[in-house]
Amino acid sequence: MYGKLKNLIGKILAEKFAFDGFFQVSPAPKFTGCDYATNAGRKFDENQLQAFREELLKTGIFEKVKFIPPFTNLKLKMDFLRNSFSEIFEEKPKTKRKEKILIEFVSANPTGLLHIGHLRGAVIGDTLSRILKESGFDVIKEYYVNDRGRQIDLLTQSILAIKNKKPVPEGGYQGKEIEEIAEKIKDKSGEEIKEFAVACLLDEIKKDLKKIDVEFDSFFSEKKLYEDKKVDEILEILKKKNAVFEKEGALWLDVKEADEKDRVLVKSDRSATYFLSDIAYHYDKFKRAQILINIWGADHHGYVARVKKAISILGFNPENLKVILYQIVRLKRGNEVLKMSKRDGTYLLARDVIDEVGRDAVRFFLISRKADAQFDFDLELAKKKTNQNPVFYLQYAHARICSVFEKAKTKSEDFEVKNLNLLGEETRELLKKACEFEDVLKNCVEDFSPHYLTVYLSELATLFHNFYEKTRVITDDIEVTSARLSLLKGILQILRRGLNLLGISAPEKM
RNA sequence: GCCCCCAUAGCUCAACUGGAUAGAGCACCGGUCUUCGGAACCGGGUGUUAGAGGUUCAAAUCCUCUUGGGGGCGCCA
Repeated sequence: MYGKLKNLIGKILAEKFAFDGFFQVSPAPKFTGCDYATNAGRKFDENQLQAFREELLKTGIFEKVKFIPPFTNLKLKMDFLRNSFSEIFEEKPKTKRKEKILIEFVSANPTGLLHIGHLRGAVIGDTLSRILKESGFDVIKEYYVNDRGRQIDLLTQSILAIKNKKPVPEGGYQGKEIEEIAEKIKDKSGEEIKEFAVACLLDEIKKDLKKIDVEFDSFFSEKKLYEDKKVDEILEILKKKNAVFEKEGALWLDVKEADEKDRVLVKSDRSATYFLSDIAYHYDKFKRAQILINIWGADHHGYVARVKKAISILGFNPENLKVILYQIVRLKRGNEVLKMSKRDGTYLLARDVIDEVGRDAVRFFLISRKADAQFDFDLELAKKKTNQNPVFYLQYAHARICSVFEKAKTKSEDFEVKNLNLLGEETRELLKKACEFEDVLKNCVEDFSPHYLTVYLSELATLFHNFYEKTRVITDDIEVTSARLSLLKGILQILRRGLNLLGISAPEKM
């Protein structure tokens, strides 16, 4: 709807007023008695305003055009609203976008099990992927596996120590999952243990992600990056760009102007840093896609500037790498903040949380806040099967509509949309909201912010419940009944699509 | 010490990206059931948008400083 109005107003401005600057279309506040507002005419004089008003009325879609400086408020004709609504039912061919997007998320080290923070990254990445796909992009979901290096060596040492009943090395790994691996390694050699352990842990990680319906198209191995000589290659390329210099026996990348200081690529012991292999990884990603999205925990923010700089040295536009940083999640039970200590055994794993509150609640709550805000996840609230819980509120709207169709002895899928012209003023707000679905998806894509969708669906559900309480759907009047069922069919369709994009179930009965 | 993110109603969060009188849910009080699902709906009030300046016709939003919370700054990953 916003897109539509913006196009229409933009056209009038360009054709009749030779104006092509920036303007907005926003919802009109209640007191105006209008639907939408635009600030497009804020610099017009009295004559221009009159002309603008006439041009707007000439389109035939506005019932009222009301000027309150600096806004022009617009009230839509019901006819236009009903027509816009009916487009929901049209099978539109998806507009194919030419850019391929590679979205990398979770990428937790295979040295242990996932925790709640990883889940936030997982849900943001997965939901965003779904929305991007729905919007016509070709999307690759990728998990970068750090299956080599110091942490993995430490993992191997920890496993051997546990097996030999010796103390785990400083900063090493322990826990039930590590003990289980130690029991299974028998007389495997060092390299075999590494591979085995990584495979086992990655398998556990995949199982957890599967529980909340997060699956990847590819798992990219850091080790393979080395084996395929991609790391050596990238060093040569960077050298050719004259961006590498030697100091104190190490090789450095000249990123000082973007980052705080220059960064080491190859240490004085000739081994590569994580930074170097990461550049190689991003180089590889850019060969496979035009737009990269990385979803990282906020503790990686210091890393963004240097990676972007490295990318631009390689000749790619750093703007085509979008890094979404998400802040930490605190777990609460009611008012009590859970202290997460591995030592006290109070540490809640991702799987514990999923098992306790369920997939739908985990996904909904973790996606319903913008990524860069810290977030308190209340396990008590997430578990509640009452109206306090927004997940159930949404699903209830869906189930309620299903039950109306059941009562009407028809199926929503088979129901033929008709008599929309019989929908009256009482459906205005609901129709409007329904017509804004595409705008919301567009906002999600433009901002890489999937959380708008949860806000929107909750609002849509509220308006539906509101309408439902006031207006009987199934009446003695067959014509009116079919009009209202048509309305419900549209709402149902949006709820389903929306819930599906969020990866939340849309139950027909609850 | 330097850098990044955050601060909105008692609580959890929105605010269409610089717009009008800052909105929802929860909590609290009261109401709505012979009718399609009461897991719902309706009504009631709450704000110095952490604070102080600045830019703008217009600031929760942009700039500067202060306070508080989180995080990052090694030839770590």
